[in-house]
Amino acid sequence: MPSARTLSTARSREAVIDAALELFARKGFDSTTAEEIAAKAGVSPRTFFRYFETKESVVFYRDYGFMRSFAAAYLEQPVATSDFRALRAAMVVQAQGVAGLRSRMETYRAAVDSSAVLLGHEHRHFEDHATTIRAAILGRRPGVSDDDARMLASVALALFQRALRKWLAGPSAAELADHIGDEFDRLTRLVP
Amino acid sequence: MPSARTLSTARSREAVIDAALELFARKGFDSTTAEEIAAKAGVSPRTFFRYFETKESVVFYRDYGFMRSFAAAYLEQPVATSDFRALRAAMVVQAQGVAGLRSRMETYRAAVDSSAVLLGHEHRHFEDHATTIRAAILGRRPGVSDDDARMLASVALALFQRALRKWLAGPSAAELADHIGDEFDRLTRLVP
DNA sequence: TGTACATCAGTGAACGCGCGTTCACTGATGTAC
DNA sequence: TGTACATCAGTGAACGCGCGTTCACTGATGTAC
Repeated sequence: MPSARTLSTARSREAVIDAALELFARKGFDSTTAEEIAAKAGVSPRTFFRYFETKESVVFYRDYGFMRSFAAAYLEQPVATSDFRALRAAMVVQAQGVAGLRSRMETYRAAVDSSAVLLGHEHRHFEDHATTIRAAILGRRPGVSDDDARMLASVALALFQRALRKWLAGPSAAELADHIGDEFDRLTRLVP
Repeated sequence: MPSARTLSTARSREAVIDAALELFARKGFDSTTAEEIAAKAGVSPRTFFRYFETKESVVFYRDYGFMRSFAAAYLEQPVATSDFRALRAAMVVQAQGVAGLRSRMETYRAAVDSSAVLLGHEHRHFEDHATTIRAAILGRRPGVSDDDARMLASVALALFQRALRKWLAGPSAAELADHIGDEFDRLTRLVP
């Protein structure tokens, strides 16, 4: 049972994150100061750095537990399915969880794209995600070589990322799941 | 015929680039100040910012004309070859040009990897490169859809990048061209 | 070849700016009894 | 339920630091004649 103190802190922190992402998306990360964010969120400038170590870290504070649920979905795929097809299926399943966050994703995407330093951080997070996916691949079929698992993980993440961008750029009626399936299928068609 | 003035400037600029990359690779981008770079290169701190607009830009000043020569090599591939195989072949050809720069590439790689902001800039440059490769793909076979060309370009670049990293991490006797071929072949094997 | 002037690379010093830290304090929430 | 004390979130003020800019100058290289 979280105390009133804890709840208030959490609400305040959320307000800071929302303010920061909105400003980053609209004005760009580099043109937004910590002071502006604090003002918009209704806290003192000093408080911003109590909540977050750096200006960057506020962007990546929310997690959504995406990777954890991805691993679970992946391990449910029938063993007879190839790694690539299993990745495709699990990614399509993940689309359900993301579909409701479109507006939030748009803001996040615009914020990150506005700054090289944020792109770099996201890139590093991808490395972590790739490592998680690699572990899931090896968990489902221990026979896969480490190199192969790493490549599959990177490719699957890249395809998901491409699909996400297309979804955000396109009409809101379109389904993320369709974009994901399309990306995987397109690669299959193009590779040989 | 470049004047003595121009030559001296160019030599001085090269000294700054070498000093900067070495320091970034060894101490990390964020822990290296413009003042240190200037001191190591034997120029005044003020001069650093005469040569380069920002501390970041010094890392990406050298170009090597990689993309231009890639497009040329790509367009020489027989039309009967699939896009993917043509990309593979052209990337392998490019390996020749890069192989002699191993030591320089190691320093560059370590420098960029040391900092989120540099990773982000590199990421943006990749977008530009992907656009160039996409144009080459469409130039060789106008029938390819734009989406397909973009995906192929991204995938080829990613595979090249993976191969480059493996080459730099492995024994110096190994050939970059072999790594590149291996990456493309591995993807072919893993996709279906 | 030599002189007079123009140009321009390089520099020093001082400054603005925003991130992130340090120190000292206040006032609200939580706990002990 | 009420009082006394402890804890801790939030804040203000001042500061250090490094990037990048502005202004004013020097001295070397280049050009005109």
